[in-house]
Amino acid sequence: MKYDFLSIEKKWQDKWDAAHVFEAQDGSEKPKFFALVEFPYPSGAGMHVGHIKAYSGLEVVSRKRRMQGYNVLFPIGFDAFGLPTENSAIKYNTHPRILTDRNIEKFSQQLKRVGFSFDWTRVIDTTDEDYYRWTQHIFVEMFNKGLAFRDTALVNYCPHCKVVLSNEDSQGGKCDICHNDIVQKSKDVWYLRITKYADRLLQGLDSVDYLPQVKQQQVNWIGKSTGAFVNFSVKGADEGEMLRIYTTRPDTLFGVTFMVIAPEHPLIEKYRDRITNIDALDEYKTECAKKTEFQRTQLVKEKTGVKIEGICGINPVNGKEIPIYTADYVMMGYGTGAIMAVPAHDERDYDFAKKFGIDIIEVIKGGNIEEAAYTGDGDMVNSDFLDGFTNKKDSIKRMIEVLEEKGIGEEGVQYKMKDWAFNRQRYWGEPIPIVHCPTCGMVALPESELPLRLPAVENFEPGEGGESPLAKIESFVNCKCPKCGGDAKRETDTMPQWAGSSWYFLRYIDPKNDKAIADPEKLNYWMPVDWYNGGMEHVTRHMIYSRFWHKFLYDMGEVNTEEPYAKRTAQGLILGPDGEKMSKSKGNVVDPNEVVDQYGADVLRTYILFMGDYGAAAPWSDSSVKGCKRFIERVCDLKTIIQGKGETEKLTSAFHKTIKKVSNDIEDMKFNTAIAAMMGLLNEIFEVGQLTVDEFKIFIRLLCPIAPHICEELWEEIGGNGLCSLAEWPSYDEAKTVDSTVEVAVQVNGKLKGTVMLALNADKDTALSVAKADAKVASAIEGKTVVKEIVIPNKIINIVVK
RNA sequence: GCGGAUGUGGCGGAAUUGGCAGACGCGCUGGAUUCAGGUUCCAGUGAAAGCAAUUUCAUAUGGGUUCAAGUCCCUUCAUCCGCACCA
Repeated sequence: MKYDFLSIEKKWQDKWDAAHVFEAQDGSEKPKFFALVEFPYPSGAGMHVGHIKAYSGLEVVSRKRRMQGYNVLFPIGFDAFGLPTENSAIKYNTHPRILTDRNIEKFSQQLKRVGFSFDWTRVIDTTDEDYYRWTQHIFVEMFNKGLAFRDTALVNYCPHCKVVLSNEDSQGGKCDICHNDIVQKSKDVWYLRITKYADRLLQGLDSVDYLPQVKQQQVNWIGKSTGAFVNFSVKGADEGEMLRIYTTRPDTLFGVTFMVIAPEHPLIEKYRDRITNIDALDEYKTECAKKTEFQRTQLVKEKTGVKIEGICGINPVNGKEIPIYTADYVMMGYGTGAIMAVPAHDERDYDFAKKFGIDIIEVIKGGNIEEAAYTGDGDMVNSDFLDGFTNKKDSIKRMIEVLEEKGIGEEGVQYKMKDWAFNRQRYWGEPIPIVHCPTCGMVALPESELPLRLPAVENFEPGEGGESPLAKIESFVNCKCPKCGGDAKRETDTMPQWAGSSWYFLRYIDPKNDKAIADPEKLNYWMPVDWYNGGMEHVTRHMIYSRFWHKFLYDMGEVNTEEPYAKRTAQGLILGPDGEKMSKSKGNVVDPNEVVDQYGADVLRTYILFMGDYGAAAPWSDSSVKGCKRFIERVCDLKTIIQGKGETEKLTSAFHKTIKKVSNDIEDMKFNTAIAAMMGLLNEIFEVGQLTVDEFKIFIRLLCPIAPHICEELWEEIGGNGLCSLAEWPSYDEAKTVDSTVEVAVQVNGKLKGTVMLALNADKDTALSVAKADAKVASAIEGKTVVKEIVIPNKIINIVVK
């Protein structure tokens, strides 16, 4: 049967809308289910099939949960601040507000066409001043608690985008937005002290149900290492001058033959008068500064460096004098910017020592230090009081005890994660609500002055020096200090794109509240997010940032849970038909609108979920879409064979099995096998050639979360009560999912010889005698001695003969 | 380099967690319907051999454990994704 999907789909979308079926109820007695998907950035290009896949997973789970009686909150919104819109604004000379509204409208239309069961009464837009008023509120709280601060630092600067980027946004020395090389620049920037929460962000992972790879990436990102700080006194420097280093292997202290400090290390500046080769050091530093991050981390890590003449370190455990080098393999940004080098047991130190002809002293046995650094475990040697220690845990512990006793070092922890560079010199972002007062310093705006609105500007281009377009608006910049009332100037930088998305899920709970982020009672009811699904690309940045904000809000008493997301899963990419990542330049992008035009939303939804493992990447295939279209059409054809003759035994058991499988598979996000099971059932029904109205209704309800429009239409035609989307989810009888007789495979010496039909749970003797009666089995064992007989009930029989 | 994952027909992918490999879908082959294309329906479809029943081989690679391995252990290779001189 052909069906007019375009009018059917529109009809039901309108009916759902009119009946408010997908609106979440506050304060309901029902169990709640808060399903969250990553809200889109409304780009000018419109939606992508990837968006549809990202939302389809929890869409199906949400629809099923509603049918199971849950009060479901499945919201959507728009993360609309950001550079692409601002760049379009410059290009087309149109205000980003206008572009954003236009794009949001477009996205909303597309989402509605696919029939997603979002609660459209709770839509949020991060660029709405009623929304960013609360983003600013959180920033002010952080500022007042000392978690937002300003510092001059070497920052990652993108000359193309003219913005400072966080470490996270400049991985591999490339700008995350335009992919051009970034440069290091000294600038005054805002930071959020996320490092203060590093340990809690790590520990919190124990209490949540995230995909293992999601957890692993976050653990790696936080990058906790434990070790020790050790203070080396410096000969030739002032009395009491200490060169402080961080090491994970303090127990190798007796193997130290040199030290290395980063080229930017302050020790060099401090003692430039006493260092006899300062010119060479200056030259080296300049050379290093010229290298891009990419060059500095090139695959071939040829070590470079310069020995510092005039000062040297003293090994605190044995008093030996050791040379100090500067080299760019040591970075100022990690640890103390200085290391003790143990070439015998560290590959980098080994390479450096070989190149510069420095001694190599073995302190851990097990390798051959003539040939390579030995980084494995082994007995300690040449190490005084550590000699004879056989285990690294013990030797580290002992050394730390000694260091602490003597006051020359202590146990310490380091994180790879750095504080979050939190400002951009751009227009289309949340203004940072801070005033610079000549007398009071930096002052946060009081709550009553929030929101601090973005002023109208003529020109969105950032200034040449990289300052924000807001800096040119005098009426915005000049203001009174909220504290002393004197003349002051506003901060002109804006927040990065990640700000608005760091707390958005909270706003869905109470999107119109003008007194608080959300009403505490409602927060209490809805939080935490029960299930969050999104892309792997957001696992380290967005998720860590938002967990950090949430923990801060928890500490402030503004939210009731320490972790925002109870469960996190991720969908895989949809690749182009050529198997490559979809991109405009490759011309392999599939437009969801075109698919809906041609096949309808139900077919699009079914295909996207049927493509393969939801968590894995899979290429788009136009011909496979047709297979799903056939499936939907064949479901419509079921109507023609409905009969009142009563149930057939074969189908009854098939239905119970399918209900069980579909119910479980949806919860496990195994949508492909859920659909396959329904296809299988459909085939069986056509083989039997008849089914009852009740069976048909079960089928329609099982399919409803996946292809809701056609199911509503069929439900109506068959005289179902109310809306199919609100009908009760079918239940199954476990006893009816198992057959009374089972087909059991019979093997002889592990080779399949045939199958026999046995009663369920038939005993071993019966099973064997039936098996041996099989002609093929009998001939295979004839004249041989039976060595062993294995019977796994309902599964397999294996007869071992000789 | 480190960490994680993946590897199954022509293709996308299944496999109740050690028990009949290839469910379901696409594609393909043959047939029916059709003026024809499309659609729909029926049958077939991992490879090789055979008229056949059947036999042999087959889950990247090589080995191992087991009555039994896609699944567990070890080796090698390939692809993808993170991180990357993190001391």
